[in-house]
Amino acid sequence: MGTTKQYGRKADLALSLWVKLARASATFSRLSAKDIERYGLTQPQFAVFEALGHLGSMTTGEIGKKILVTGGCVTVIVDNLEKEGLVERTRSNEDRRVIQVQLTAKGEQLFRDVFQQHAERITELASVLTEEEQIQLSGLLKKLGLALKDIH
Amino acid sequence: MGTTKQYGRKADLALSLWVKLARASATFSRLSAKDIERYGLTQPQFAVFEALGHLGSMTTGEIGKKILVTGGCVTVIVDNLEKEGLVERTRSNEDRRVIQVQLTAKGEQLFRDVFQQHAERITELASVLTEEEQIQLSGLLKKLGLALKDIH
DNA sequence: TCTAAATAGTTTAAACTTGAAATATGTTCC
DNA sequence: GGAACATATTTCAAGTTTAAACTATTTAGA
Repeated sequence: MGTTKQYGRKADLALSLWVKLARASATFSRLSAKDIERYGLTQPQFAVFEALGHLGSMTTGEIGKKILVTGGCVTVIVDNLEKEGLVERTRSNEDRRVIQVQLTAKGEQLFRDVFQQHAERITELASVLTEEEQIQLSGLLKKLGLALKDIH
Repeated sequence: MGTTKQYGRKADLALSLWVKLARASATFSRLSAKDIERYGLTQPQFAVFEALGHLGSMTTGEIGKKILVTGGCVTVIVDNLEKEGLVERTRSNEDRRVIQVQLTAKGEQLFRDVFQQHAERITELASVLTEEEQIQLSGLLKKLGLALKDIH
């Protein structure tokens, strides 16, 4: 926050980075959510929907790890997508504790209809940076995300 | 999102950027929240607390713009901080619709005791990147955040 | 085998966030 | 001055998230 040296050079740099990360992410998120709304889905619903569309059937636990939310939350999101008829649960035969979640035919159809449009909007938003900048930013964010993942 | 070209080079780049931004931010946020918990505050409470500590008295509306939440949410957060005795509301004399929020003496005290520690933790987390990388990343995030801010 | 521990998923209560409606105050313009 | 509109904040209902408790199933060790 601010440009004055309050906590030492390193700390000021880190704090400023954290603020900018939170802001950029919140702003991007808000715009993405507004786009997703057009398809009648909330952002977390879309995240699950997209993961299933791209990666196919997943267990509840895998979904949680993929979109970084807790198990209880996955249950609610999948409940809501199930109510819309977009996904279905199947209990695994090998391990009857496990539930596989997958898109229904209707879900697959919507995914094909909708994701291309969403991708275009995201591309448009990202284009406020040059491709070179996007590549650089992607690389740095990947490094940051991976390094932090295992810290507790 | 995988590495295959599904939606064209530009779109794949943008989608991948978005995923990495969301992940890095969520992970950083989770770790920051865990640190903040030690001080008995939630993350949004801490965001308001910090803004007031660094910038002094602000109106409810200014706080919302600063930490990117809606007015209704600011009301609740300030309510909770007020219950803890950390902030107080004062109605403005120039414009009686306006409410100024500021740290109490107790709030100031806690801020001094606590923020240095939090800054150290954030610095530690950020140190998974070199200073050079932090500066680069900060610059790119700033550009992205500013450019997106005014898009609707 | 049988008990204990581990794992997968769901349920629940509490906290947070939003958007819309409501209240109070201020500003503009006739 | 007064009507219409704008602004600052709060209230409210609905949806999302989390952590902890709970159920069901599987695995490991005595």
